[in-house]
Amino acid sequence: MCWRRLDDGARHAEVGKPMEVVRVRFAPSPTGYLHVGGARTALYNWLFARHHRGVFILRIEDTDVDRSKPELTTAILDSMTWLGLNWDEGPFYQSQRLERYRQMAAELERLGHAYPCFCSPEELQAKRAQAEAQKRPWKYDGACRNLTEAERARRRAEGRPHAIRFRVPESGQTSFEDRVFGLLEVEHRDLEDFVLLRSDGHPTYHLGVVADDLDMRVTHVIRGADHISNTPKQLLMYRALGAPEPVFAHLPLILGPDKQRLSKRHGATSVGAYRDQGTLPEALVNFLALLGWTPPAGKEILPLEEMIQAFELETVSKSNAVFDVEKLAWMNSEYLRSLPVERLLPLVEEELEKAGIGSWVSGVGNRQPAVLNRQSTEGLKHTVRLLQTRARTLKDFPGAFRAFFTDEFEYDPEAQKKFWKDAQLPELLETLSGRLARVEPFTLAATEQCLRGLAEEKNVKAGLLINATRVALTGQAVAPGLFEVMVELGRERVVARLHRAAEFLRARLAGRAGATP
RNA sequence: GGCGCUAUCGUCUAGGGGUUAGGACGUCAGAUUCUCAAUCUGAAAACCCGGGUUCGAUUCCCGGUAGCGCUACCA
Repeated sequence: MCWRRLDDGARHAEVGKPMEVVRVRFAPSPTGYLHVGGARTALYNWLFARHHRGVFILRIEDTDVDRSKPELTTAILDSMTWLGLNWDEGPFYQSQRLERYRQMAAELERLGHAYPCFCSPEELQAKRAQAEAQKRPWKYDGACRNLTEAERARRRAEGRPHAIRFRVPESGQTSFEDRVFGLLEVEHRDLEDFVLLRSDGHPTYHLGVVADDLDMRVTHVIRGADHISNTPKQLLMYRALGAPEPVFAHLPLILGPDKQRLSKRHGATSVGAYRDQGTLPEALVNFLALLGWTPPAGKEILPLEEMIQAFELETVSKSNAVFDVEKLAWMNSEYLRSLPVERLLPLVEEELEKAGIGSWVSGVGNRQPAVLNRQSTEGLKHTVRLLQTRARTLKDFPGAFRAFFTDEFEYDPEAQKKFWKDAQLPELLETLSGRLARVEPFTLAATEQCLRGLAEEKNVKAGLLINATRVALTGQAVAPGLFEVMVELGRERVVARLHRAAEFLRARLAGRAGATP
């Protein structure tokens, strides 16, 4: 088997330097949803692969039978796809390669680098607990390390279950050059004889990764810094097998605001949760990319192409980074604002549908939105364009902007408090409603003239009327320019809503008067 | 506890033996105005501590401290 493909001369593009196809992998375990930390690891792998025109492999590490769930694999794949992190090979499942791991364990045993261990988990746990109680450092004591062949045979004959452990040399050290962290080194005496194969025949992580990375001809292992201390163990395995070693690059961890490892306690941690909150995938990708890496030019909003072009492992930061939700929110609004309407529209439609606002009337062949007015797609596009600059997330459309899509909306209490204080309002709004009914044509200039005229006549500030009208039309204190809103909604709706607001206000006054003796 | 890694504004970071230590998010103030967002202007805000090397360290070295990681028949 050839580990690295160095086929023909065509690959020797650079003089004296054989060009090797870069092969990287992302290897999540289906014991949870895709965490943003995992997503960033996946992203960096993906960027590295694309930068080098290499291969990005997806592998599911489901060797922990108790904790792995197939649904989670699906969820992870969905999140990857949503983020746009397409893979070239896989997904491969470790659970389908068990035979291969047993083979490799046997091979290591044959070479004298591994041995069967008959200690039961209970025994080990007891020993560990005891050591801990006496505050002695614990490390596997090697009880089975030097059993004679006869002793092993006897235990096997007794039918005692056994695991396979790797035989770590008792002296010396293992070092490697990490592409992010530089030279890293550990003393063998600080390592224990770790388990390769569990007594149930399932591989542990160490066996699984090494076997797979070898078989899949992975050239660069890019993963979280929590694996730094595992690397020497794996290196020991490569060396024991006489196999070529991949390059290692470890990524700093992502922390919560309290500098603790990011977890559910901090709120949303999964990619899916951000999608559900109305985050755009390109915003999340951009944000994640900048968490631990800065492009040479220092640009913050970075198109994917530029990211691929500029990405280098060597410029990845070594220190952990706090996940700043505020900055992500800012970035999301940046992306939302600059997204072409053609792309934004379907996303908005989806949100409206989810919120039960746009029930879709399926026509012949194409779907027609049944929102406000039975707006045409063009109309909807116009509305979306109007609201786009003010949106923070996709959820704003069915949320704060609801009144643009349906007549069923409520008056925000805060908005009422702020702009519906003046006692003359019911009358003013009613009058305005009546006048707007006759304004011709119903344009930006004409509606503005009408409103300002009324304000002057009644000797009130235009702002008072404008703000009150905004609440009447949208239920919100925040919306686009009022006259744009009017034109957008159309005369009929504006007139009706003003009338409705006037009545609402009158009722509110009456209610109050009744409540106060 | 043992081993390892890391350390620049609140946060993400740039920088690097001599700098007014730069940018971004956030915060505050102002401009604009019909609200908000956007935009523009401005402000406050950082080199963990102690030694050493050096004419000079935030930068290099050592120690401390803190944080994080690993310390499983989890990954």
